[in-house]
Amino acid sequence: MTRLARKFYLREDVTEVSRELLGKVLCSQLDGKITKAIITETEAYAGIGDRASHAYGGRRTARTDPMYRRGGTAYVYLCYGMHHLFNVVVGDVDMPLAILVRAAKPLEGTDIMRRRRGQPGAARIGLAGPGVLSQALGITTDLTGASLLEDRVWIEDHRIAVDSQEVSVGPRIGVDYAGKDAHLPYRFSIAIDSVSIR
DNA sequence: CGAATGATATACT
DNA sequence: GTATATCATTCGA
Repeated sequence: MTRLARKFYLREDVTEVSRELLGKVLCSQLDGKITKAIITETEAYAGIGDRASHAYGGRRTARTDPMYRRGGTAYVYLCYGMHHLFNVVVGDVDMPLAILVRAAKPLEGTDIMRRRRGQPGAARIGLAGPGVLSQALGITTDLTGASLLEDRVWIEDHRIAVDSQEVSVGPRIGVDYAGKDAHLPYRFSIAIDSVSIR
């Protein structure tokens, strides 16, 4: 298992990278606690031409600034006043491409995740939904702008096989405001049970 | 189905 | 500086 290198993130084909993130392992080390989860669902946000993107039309503010940095940066923001959504920034400097991680399967530190979620008893199999995922991994807006090549949050390749046949493609969730771009096939997922360690 | 909940962007004075 | 609408969601009824 190896940590994804800068090269992985510098590509500008954001849908291709979104597909490749499936089966990769999102890791965090916060408060001295390590948690890891296998990514099972992603959504691509294709930069200044994408009405659904926060960077649409080249908009750049204090919040969206991390998206304009080099690929391999984290972009985390608060949504609906209570959910921290985690994104992976892709492409080179001034290419505001990002990938929202929507769901994952706990791999390591599942007890810590349960405790963070405040559900001591109920062991949920999956982390379905970007807010829940961030909460389980302890990701907050403190991490926006953090490098994925450092030791707070990063992504590893555990050589989990994902056949292109088992990837489902569909429209993104919760972006009805984006008009025609709301229907773009930018959401990628794999069945949570299909992931297996090779 | 609908409330919760607060940072952020935008449009004002 | 102040006001207000909005949101890449979640959970429980």
